[in-house]
Amino acid sequence: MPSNLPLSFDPIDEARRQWIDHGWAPAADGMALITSVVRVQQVFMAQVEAVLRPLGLTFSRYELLTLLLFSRRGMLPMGRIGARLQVHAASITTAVDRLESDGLVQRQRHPTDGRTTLARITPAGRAASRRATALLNDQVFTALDLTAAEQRTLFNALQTVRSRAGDFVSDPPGHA
Amino acid sequence: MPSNLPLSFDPIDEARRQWIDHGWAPAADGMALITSVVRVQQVFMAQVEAVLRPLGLTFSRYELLTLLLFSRRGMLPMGRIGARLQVHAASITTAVDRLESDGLVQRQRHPTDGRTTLARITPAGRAASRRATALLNDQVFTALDLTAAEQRTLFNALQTVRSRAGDFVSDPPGHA
DNA sequence: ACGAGCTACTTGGACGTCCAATCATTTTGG
DNA sequence: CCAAAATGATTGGACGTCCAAGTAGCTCGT
Repeated sequence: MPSNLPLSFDPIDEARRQWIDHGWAPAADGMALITSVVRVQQVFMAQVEAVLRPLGLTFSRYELLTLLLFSRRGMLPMGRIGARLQVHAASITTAVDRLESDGLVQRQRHPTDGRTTLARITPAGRAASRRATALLNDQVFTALDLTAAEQRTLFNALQTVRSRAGDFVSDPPGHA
Repeated sequence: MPSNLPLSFDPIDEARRQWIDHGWAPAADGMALITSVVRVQQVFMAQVEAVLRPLGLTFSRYELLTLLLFSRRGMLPMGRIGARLQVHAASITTAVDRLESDGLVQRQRHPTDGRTTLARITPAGRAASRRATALLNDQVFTALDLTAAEQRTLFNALQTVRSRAGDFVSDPPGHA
């Protein structure tokens, strides 16, 4: 949170107004929506990283660690990690670099495919993931200042966007 | 877009399931919501930046440029830019650095307050902003693959989040 | 009117993201 | 069976974000 004082008006509503005034009304809602998503992501990330910082983790590293924790053998090929976390392969490489230097993960060659590298979570990594999850659950995920209904509405709408963006195929079991 | 193939399942629904299986059901929805926002932001940003890249702009620089374009005198103090765009002052400094070296913006001392620096948009900057807006309106903002109702639902839900996060005070005129 | 404190901006450092290029290995196809 | 194409990971470069620290310049209170 860039520690700015709150404005006395919604800056995104203001931008929307500008769009309409300039004759771009058809695009105003789309502009406002995208800008909103960008901003809300910043807000949420700031909350999450504030909790993780004392643990020496970032959200991406936390996500990677937890994905490994939940995997059957505690290890996954780098490529599959990227697919699940939906980030570029290069990001996985550097994230694993850091996690490895912190002793939370270990690289391991794939037994049969020489191209593939496996990332394996260490006992320290498991402990770190559990500790972080406990804090996040307690201080962020269950403390969102949104009603259950609001959360569902938002989640479902976002799922529609993700689905249409091609993140995954069909299978929209919704929420409950 | 990290060019990953689509998964055959929703990775966020999968994570939600894991949360519930591990006894963290109360936090599952919050976790899924935050993860969704992060992902949708990536999706939108990828679309936006794909359009802006050929113009030599990024979304942040575009936002800054357009904010100046819409300002009364075509110039604003760096600090006010940060407040409106809701990003850290340091980010404004580097953004203006780059815009300035591209000739789209010019720094200018404040006439009465020696601490303040003004960023002023140049004619080239105005042209760049207009060109970028035309492309974004056409290729992204009006092409979102969401119904008007879906956009409104999403926007309003996000506005609630922003408001409660203290981005701005009261004044929730909603949408229409 | 002068020093303390606040405000505005800049710098340097740590990370994260993506892209483009590169290297090694595995597959494939003629 | 070997060359060509595909795949997996890494590296280097460009940017963006934030934080923390540092430097001016303004304001205020005693």
